[in-house]
Amino acid sequence: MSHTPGAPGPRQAQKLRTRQALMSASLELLEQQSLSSLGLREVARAVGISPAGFYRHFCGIPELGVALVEETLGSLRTLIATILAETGDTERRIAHTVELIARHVAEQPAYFRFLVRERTGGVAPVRRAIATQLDLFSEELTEVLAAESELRGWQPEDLRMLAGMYVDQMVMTAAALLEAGPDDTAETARITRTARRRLRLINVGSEHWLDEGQPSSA
Amino acid sequence: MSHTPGAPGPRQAQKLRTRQALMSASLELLEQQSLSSLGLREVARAVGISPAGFYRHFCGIPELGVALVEETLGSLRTLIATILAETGDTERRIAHTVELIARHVAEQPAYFRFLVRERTGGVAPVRRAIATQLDLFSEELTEVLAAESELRGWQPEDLRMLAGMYVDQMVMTAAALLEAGPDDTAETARITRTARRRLRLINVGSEHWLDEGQPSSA
DNA sequence: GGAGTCAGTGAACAGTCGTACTCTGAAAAT
DNA sequence: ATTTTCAGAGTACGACTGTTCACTGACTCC
Repeated sequence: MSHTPGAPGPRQAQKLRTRQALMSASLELLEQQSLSSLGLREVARAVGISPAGFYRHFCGIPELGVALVEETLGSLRTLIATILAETGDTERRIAHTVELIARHVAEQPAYFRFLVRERTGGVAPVRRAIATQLDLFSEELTEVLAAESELRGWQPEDLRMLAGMYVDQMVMTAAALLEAGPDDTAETARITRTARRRLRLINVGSEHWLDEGQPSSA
Repeated sequence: MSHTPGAPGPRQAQKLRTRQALMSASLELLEQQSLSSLGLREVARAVGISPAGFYRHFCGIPELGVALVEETLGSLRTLIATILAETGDTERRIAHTVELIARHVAEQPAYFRFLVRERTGGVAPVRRAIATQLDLFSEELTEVLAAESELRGWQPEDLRMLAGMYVDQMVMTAAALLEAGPDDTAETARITRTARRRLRLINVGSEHWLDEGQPSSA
C-alpha cells in the first residue's frame, strides 16, 4: 500500500536521480560552452541514457536550463540568507560578504558560471528565469535595507536602486573571480580587494545620499 | 603597376567586402543565439558563399568572434571618446552620458548585444578580447578622472576602482536596455532613470570618499 | 495477481555540421 | 604576354544533431 505521500517509492526515486544526474552533468558540460550550444544527445550520453530518455524529464534543452536556474539559485539561497542577515559595523559586513561570495564561488564554480554566463546568454526563457530570481533577491534586500536606521527617509525607488546595485555588484564580483580561476591567488586577492572598495564606495554614497537635494523628477 | 600601397585594388577590395559581409551577417545571427552555437556554414550561407570560402577569411568561428570584438568596440570608440570628453556640472554629465548610451543601444543593438553576451560567453578568446578592450577603456577613464579637481588626492588604485565601476555600470545599463527592447518606452525610461540614480550615487560616494579614513590595507 | 503506468531502449529519420580536396577564373606580378 | 596568386565554387566525407516510433520490463495500483 504505502499510503505515505512523502515516501517517493523506488520508481520516482530513480527518476529523480537521473533527472538530477542530467542537471549536474549539464552544469559540468556548461563550463566549457554555453547553453545554446549544449546538445541534448551530449547530455544524455554524459549520464548514460538514450537520447529519447531525455524527453521523459525535459521537453528540450531550454526547459533543462530553466530547471538549472531554479536549482542553482536555490542552492545559493542559504548564501543569500546569510548575507541578508549580516549585522555589525559596515566594514565587517562588507569584508564578510565578499569573503562569503569568494568562498562559494571557489567551492561551486559551475553554479556561478552558469548563472553569470546565461544571465546574458542566448536562451531567452533562461535569461528571464535568472532575471526573475535576481529581482526576487533584490526585493528581499530592499526590505532589509528599508529597516536600516541609516537609510531612514529614503524613497522606496531609491532603496530598490541601491539594492540593485549591491546585487549587480555581487554578480560582477563572482564573474571576475570565475575568470581568474581558483589557482590565481594573487588575482583573486586583487578582485576581492577591489570588490570591498566598490561596496565601500556605494556605502559612502548612500550615507550622503540625502545630503544633496535629490531631485524627485530626475 | 599601381605602386600606391594605399590603393586596395579590386582584388583586395572584394575580399574586404565579403569579410565585412561575414561579420555583419554574424552579428545579425547572433541576436538570437550565442557565439558558441554559431555555425560556420550558417554564416557562409547567410552571405552566399561556400563553406570553404569562409576559411579564406577566418580559420574558424572563434577567430571571427575576436574580429567582431575589434570592429564592435572600434565602432563604439567615438561614443567612448564623447563620454570621456564630457564636461559641465555632474548632473548634466550623467544625464548626457546615459542618454548617449541609450541612443547608441537603440541605433546599434546588435553591437551591444554581442558585447554584453560574449563578455561572459563560452568562447574564451573572445571573452579575453572583450575584457582587454574594456580594461583599455577603463584605463583611459582612469586618466580622465585623475585630472578631475574633485578627485585630487585619490590613490591610483582607488581611481581605477572608480573607473571600473563606471564602465561596468554602463555595460549593465546597455544590457538592461537591450533586454527591454526598443519598443518598450516605459521600461526604457525606467532603466535610464535608475541608471542616472546609480551614477549619481557613485558620484556622491566619490565626493565623500576621502572624508572617512580609507584604510590603505583593506 | 492482474492490469496499467512509465522510465528507458534501440533503431531510424532527415538534417546540419566542420573540414579537406580539386578546380576555376579573374586579378596581380613579372 | 605569360606566369603566378588566390577568392571562391563544388563535391564529398564522416560525424553529429533533434525528434519520432514501437518496444521492453520493472514498478504501482486496485
